[in-house]
Amino acid sequence: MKQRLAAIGTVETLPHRVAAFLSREIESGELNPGARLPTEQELSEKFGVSRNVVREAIAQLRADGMIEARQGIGAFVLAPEQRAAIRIDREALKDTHNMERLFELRCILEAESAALAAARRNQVHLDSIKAALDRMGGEERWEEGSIDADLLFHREIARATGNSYIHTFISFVCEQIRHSIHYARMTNPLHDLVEINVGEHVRIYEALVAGDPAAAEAAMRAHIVGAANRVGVKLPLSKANGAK
Amino acid sequence: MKQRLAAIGTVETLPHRVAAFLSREIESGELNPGARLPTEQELSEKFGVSRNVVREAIAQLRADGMIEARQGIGAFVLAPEQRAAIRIDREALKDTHNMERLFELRCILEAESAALAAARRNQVHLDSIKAALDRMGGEERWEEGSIDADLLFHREIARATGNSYIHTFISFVCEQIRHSIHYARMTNPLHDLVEINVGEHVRIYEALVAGDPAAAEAAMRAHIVGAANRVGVKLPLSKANGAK
DNA sequence: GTGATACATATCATCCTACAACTTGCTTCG
DNA sequence: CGAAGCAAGTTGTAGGATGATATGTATCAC
Repeated sequence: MKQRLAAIGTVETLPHRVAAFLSREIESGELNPGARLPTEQELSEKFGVSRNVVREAIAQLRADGMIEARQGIGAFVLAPEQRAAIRIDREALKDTHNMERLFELRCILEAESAALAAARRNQVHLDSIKAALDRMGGEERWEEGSIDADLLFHREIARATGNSYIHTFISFVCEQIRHSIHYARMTNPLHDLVEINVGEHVRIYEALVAGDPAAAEAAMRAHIVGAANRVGVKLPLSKANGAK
Repeated sequence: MKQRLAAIGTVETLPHRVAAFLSREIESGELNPGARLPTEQELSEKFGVSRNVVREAIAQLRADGMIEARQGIGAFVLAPEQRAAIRIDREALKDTHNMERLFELRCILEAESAALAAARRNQVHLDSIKAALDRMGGEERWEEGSIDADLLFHREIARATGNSYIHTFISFVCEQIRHSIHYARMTNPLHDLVEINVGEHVRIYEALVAGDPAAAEAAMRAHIVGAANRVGVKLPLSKANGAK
C-alpha cells in the first residue's frame, strides 16, 4: 500500500517529461521514421535543462527502440516495427474507445489462454487460483483488495498455461486496464455487481477444475464481456466468437 | 538496408550493459521486489563507470516500471505487476523452448485477429494485404525482402482489425520472432519451402476476401503452426484448437 | 586536373565535479 | 522528556571537459 501511494505520488522528473514530449512528437508523426532529432545541445537549450537530462530521456527512447543514436552523426527516429518494447499511453485510455479496444485484446488473449490452462493446469495451479477466488468473495470484497484478488485470479490462470510470455502479456494488459479503471470506478455502485462478478469467476474456475478447455474459454469470454460492460465499455461481440 | 546494418552493428553502450545486468538480477530474483538497489555511487564503482552511466541505466529501468527511485532515499525494485512496458530478452529466445512459447502466443493473437480482420476488413485493407502477398511470391522471394513482405502481410492483417493495440502487439511479437530466426535461418534450405509458405498465405488471404472469420482463423492457425515447424519449432497443437 | 592524405568540425559517449532537493537519524537545547 | 535543528546520505540537475566517431574540406603530390 505504501508502495502504491509512493508510486502515484512520484513526481514527474525532467527526463521523463522530455522523453514524453519527444515520444509524443514521434507518435503523432511530427517526427517521421528516418528523421534526425535535434542535437542534444539544441534540445537542452530548447527545454531549458542540462544535457544530462536530455541524455537520460534519449536513453529511455533508445531502449524502447524508438530512436537510434549514432556517435558522430546524431539520433534518428526508427520505424514502429523496430520497437523493442510495448508501452501503452495511459492518457489515451481515458478515451472509452481505446478502452474498448484494449478489452478486445484482453478477450483474445485470455479466452484462449484459459483453454490452454484448462488443458495444462496441475493441482498447485488450481490451489493458487482458488486462493485468489476466495479472497475475492471473502472479507475483502468491498476493498481495493478485491480488485487485487481479481487480477491475481487472472494472472494465476495465465501462469497455469506454463507459458511465461502469455503470463507477461496478460499481466500487462490487465494492469493497464486496472489503472485506467481506478479513477473512473467511484462512479459505479458495484456492490450489487460483486455477486455477478464472483459468479463468473466461479464458472471459469469450475471449467479449469474439470479440465474442459472449451468451457473455460467460453466462461472467460463471457466474463470479460461482462467485466467490460460493468465499467461502461460496450464490447462488440465479434463474429469469431458468435460463430462458435 | 543501411538502417538495418547500422542497427545490428550498434555497439552495446555502457548504460545498456549496466541496465541489462541489473535487469537480469531482478528477473532472476536476486533482487526481490521491495529490495533496495545499491546507491548510484556504489554501482558506478562496482562497474567501473561514471555515475552518469549508472543514471542512464536506472532511467531506463525506471521507465519500464522495474524500479522506482526516490530522492533522498534510494532506488527500489517494484513488483512485476507494476511494469509499464513489455520487453523480451532476445538472448532467452535462443532457447528453442522459449521460441516455442513465443510462437504459441503468436498463434493465439493472430488466429483470432484474423477472424476479426475477416469481419471488419475493407477494400483498402485487402489491397494492402494483397500487395504484401504479391511481394512475397514476386521477384523478392529469395531475398531478405521476402521475409519483410511476410511480416508486412501479417501486420496489415492486424491493422485490418481496426484495433491499434492488436496491431502493436502482433507487430511486436512477430518482430521478436524475426530477429531470433534471422541468424538461425541460414541452415535451412527453405527455397523449396517457399511455395508452401506462400500457399498458406494465399489461403488466409482468400478467407479474408470471402469475409469468412472461421476460415481465416483456421488458415492462420495452420500457417503459424507450419511456420514454426519450418524453423524447427514443434508447436504443440493445443486442445483448444483440436476441440473446434 | 585528379586523387589521396590530413585536418577541422560536428556529434554522441563518457567522465568529473558541484550543488540542489529530499529523507532520515541524531544531537542539542529548552 | 520533547522538540527543534543540525548533519549525513541519496537522488536530481547543472555544466564543463575529454574521448570516439563520422563527415566534409582543404591541401598537397602526381
